Amino acid sequence: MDRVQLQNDVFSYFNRLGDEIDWRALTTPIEVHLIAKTQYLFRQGECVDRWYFLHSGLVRYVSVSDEGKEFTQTLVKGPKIIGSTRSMVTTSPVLFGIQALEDSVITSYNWAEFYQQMRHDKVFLECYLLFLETIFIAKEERESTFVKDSAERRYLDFCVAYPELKDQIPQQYIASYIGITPVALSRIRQKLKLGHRP
Amino acid sequence: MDRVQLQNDVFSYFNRLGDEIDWRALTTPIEVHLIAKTQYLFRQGECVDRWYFLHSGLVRYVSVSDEGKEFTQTLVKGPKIIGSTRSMVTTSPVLFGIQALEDSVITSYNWAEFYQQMRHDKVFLECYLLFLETIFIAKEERESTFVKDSAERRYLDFCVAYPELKDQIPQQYIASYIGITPVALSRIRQKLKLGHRP
DNA sequence: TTGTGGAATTAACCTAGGTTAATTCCATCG
DNA sequence: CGATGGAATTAACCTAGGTTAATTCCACAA
Repeated sequence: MDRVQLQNDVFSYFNRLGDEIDWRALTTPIEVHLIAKTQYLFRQGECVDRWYFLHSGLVRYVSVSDEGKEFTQTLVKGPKIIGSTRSMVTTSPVLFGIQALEDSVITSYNWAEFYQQMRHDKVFLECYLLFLETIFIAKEERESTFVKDSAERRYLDFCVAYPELKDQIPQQYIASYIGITPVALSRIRQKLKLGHRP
Repeated sequence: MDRVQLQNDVFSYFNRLGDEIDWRALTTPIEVHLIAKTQYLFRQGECVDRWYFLHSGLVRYVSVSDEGKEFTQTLVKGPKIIGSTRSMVTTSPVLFGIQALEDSVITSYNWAEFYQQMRHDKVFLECYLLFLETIFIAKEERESTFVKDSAERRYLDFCVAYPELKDQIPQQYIASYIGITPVALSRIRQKLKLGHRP
């Protein structure tokens, strides 16, 4: 795995968001993580001070309630920025773990150093701002579906939004992503199947 | 209402987030909105290209589903930044309206001009970034309560998080904020009351 | 003082989704 | 090939919260 190549992947992903960023200030070493399917990048409760980039593969953000129930907050397919803004910024334990659903190539920087070195670059700040806006907007839209829509509606929306994941990941993760149990999802699928017969 | 004073309120709120921002580039005129209790600053579906600041008062973000059901996304007490990042950034219709629950003093700038004039200021960008991180983190935490916690738990949490609002705003808005009907909230309160009798 | 209208409560009933557990399906391994 | 174990399905039952509607409570206006 070529470290320099990976670093360039990160740069070009960022640059795609806007003008060219001047990366010369960045000297913090990049670290490479190869995470096999079902393995965790980090787990809920850890203090994560690194900034991650998923080059290839697929991960889910999973949080577990006190009663031991799993909830999939997000599904992310590379190449994308991943990790917990919250934990980095507030230096508090992450509210979710990140688990690979496919073998994944991930790199990371120490967030404090990364940010310290790049915060002087206006273009970088603008890009990062754009990124934050994007993930915020996604959360905002997702929030409303939980309150307004039925589980069936959420499942149908999921199938439209992630047609390729629909058959690629275990159904239980889809259920957990739309906030219901696998049993309930199975019931919904059954109902939909019947509905399609004329 | 002194326009210059209000503008200074906005500046000092922002400056409090970090280093001193150089506001000299900002020439876009500020606009003042006096919104009476129950009135709307803007309604769901409008295209909002302005950046708002709530100086004093209390507002709720309310979105209405296709079936006409109201849901209160957020409650904000001034002084705070309010409005829809999503609508400004994507120039799409807002997903919620903003309604005053108390008489409120609000000012605004044209977002495109505001951002155009301030994006060259690194300190401003950093502060805005901090703001985005903050609201994102809040959304992230709120998301998990909807999936993991019962309505009763959410109500109790609300009472702890907003002790002053608990008796200040109509109960139906609290219900709508925690994602249930007023009837269900009343039932929960009843149950809690009984529980407190020894 | 008495209306009047919106907010909250209460009760009766209904439904989506949770829970538990048995059953069936596969994919993988020996 | 058959055995094994996790994933999905199905069925039976339960519960939190929704729905509707009647009732009570108040704040405020006349």
